[in-house]
Amino acid sequence: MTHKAAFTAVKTVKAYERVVEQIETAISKRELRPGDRLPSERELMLTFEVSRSTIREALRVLESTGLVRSRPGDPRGPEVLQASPAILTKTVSRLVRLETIALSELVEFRIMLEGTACTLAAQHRTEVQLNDMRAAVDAMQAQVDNGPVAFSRADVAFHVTVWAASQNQLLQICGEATRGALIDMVTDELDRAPDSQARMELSLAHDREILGAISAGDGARAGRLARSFVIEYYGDIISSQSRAALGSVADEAPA
Amino acid sequence: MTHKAAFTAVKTVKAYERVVEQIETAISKRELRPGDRLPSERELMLTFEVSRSTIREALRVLESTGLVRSRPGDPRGPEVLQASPAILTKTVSRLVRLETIALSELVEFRIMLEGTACTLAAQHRTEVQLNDMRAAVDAMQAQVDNGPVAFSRADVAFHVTVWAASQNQLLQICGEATRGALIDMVTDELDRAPDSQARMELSLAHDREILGAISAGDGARAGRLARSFVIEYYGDIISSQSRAALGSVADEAPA
DNA sequence: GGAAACACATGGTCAGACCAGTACACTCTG
DNA sequence: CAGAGTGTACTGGTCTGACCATGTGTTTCC
Repeated sequence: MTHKAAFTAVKTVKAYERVVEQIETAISKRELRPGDRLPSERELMLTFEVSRSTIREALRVLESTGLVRSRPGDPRGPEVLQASPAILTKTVSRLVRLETIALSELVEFRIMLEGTACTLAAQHRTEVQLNDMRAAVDAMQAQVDNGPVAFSRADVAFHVTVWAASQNQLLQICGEATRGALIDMVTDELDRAPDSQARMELSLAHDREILGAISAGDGARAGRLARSFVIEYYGDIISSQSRAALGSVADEAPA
Repeated sequence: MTHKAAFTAVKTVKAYERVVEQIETAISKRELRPGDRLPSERELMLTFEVSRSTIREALRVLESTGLVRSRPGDPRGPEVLQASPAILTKTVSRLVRLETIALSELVEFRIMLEGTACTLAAQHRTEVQLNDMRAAVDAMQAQVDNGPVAFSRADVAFHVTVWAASQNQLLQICGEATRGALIDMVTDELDRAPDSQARMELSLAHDREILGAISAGDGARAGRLARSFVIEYYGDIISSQSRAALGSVADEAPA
């Protein structure tokens, strides 16, 4: 060898992976947008010059990541989907179930999200959003007598409006994902609730308080309330240190 | 109809999905543990009574979720993998990239993450993690003269150790994802920095301060510092309301 | 003009085939 | 007997070609 050759490691990339990659980057480059249609499998196998099995395997992984959806019989081809936090929820749930992620981490994360969402909502909320929140709280009130499931559905609706008011999509996405995962993990807890009536009243009172702070534009107080309420629900899951640290952030007297 | 029949909606479930589901639940029930081997594709097609294409599509989605890995030629069959949060990182990053998220939202999100990470790190950090952080700060010091890129690499390393010390993988994952996205969006900002020397010194001082708070176990102060420093960097990107709300959470005197 | 029937391309599934690669047992050699 | 080399059987990756039920868009019929 007379000169240095800049050889680089070769890893055989499976055919279907390259197909996935190309379609994926096309989507992330916005060349394919939600609602667009991919060519049919038979066309794809011509443009990628691979067999239909390969195309199908690629479509299956794209489908499992929530990027596209295939429906039999549709002559328009596979549909490019809008990105959704649903897949995130599933992944997080699975990781928690497999104990790769501790439930306490999820709760800590949620405390953070909920607090920040309320803080930002207090600053960014519009008048109509404020009305939405009020309506949501009223709806909760109305569901108190219809059992815990109906109530918690209304409760969720309220929090969704809060997230929306935070004007931060990342917060919304992560909030959605962690909510789903938490429900997956502690859903049995919810059913047992013997004192469900009392719990519902308490939730309602909490949400009213938060709404008050948001309405008043007091972000710090809204965040503090939200954090402490989440801790009240899930506090026994996380360490006392975390509880203290996350709950009392706002209780620090600055000099 | 003489009696009420409890009919339920029928949705045709594709064959490969049922295969995925069965293997997935076997894994989450610990009937299959990391390191275990699945039967070969040809065996699976006998036990599930489907064709090999169907088995392969199922394996592809399991593979894309990081649950198993197939290697050609291995007579022991596909391997069940240890669940890893790495897949979550990919999902979150894609979501951040795909969604049209305003820079300001990203910055708000980052402020929240950085603050919480430091708060939790102050409570959860072990002695060796503390040493890691000290070493990382020293490394930053050493890189000051090597230009902004080397320095910022060291800076990142420090923050990674902080995330690790927070003992919260969700925080780490989101931190990683937002860092990548932020770099993509404001990379040019970093280069221009005319007063890079001064900025570096400032970063260093800030990180030292944070380290001090973490070392002292003062989570509230660590979080407050982290938030205000992120605001110092990116503050002009977000609204003054957000700045005030997120920065001063800890400055609220409680009664 | 509207409803019903149709044709066609689509995705879902199957069967069977070939190839390159790996693990493992089996040599052969010292 | 130990170790290096060989063989082989089975693996996963890919391809071809086929069949079916289904959804869409068109055509036909009233």
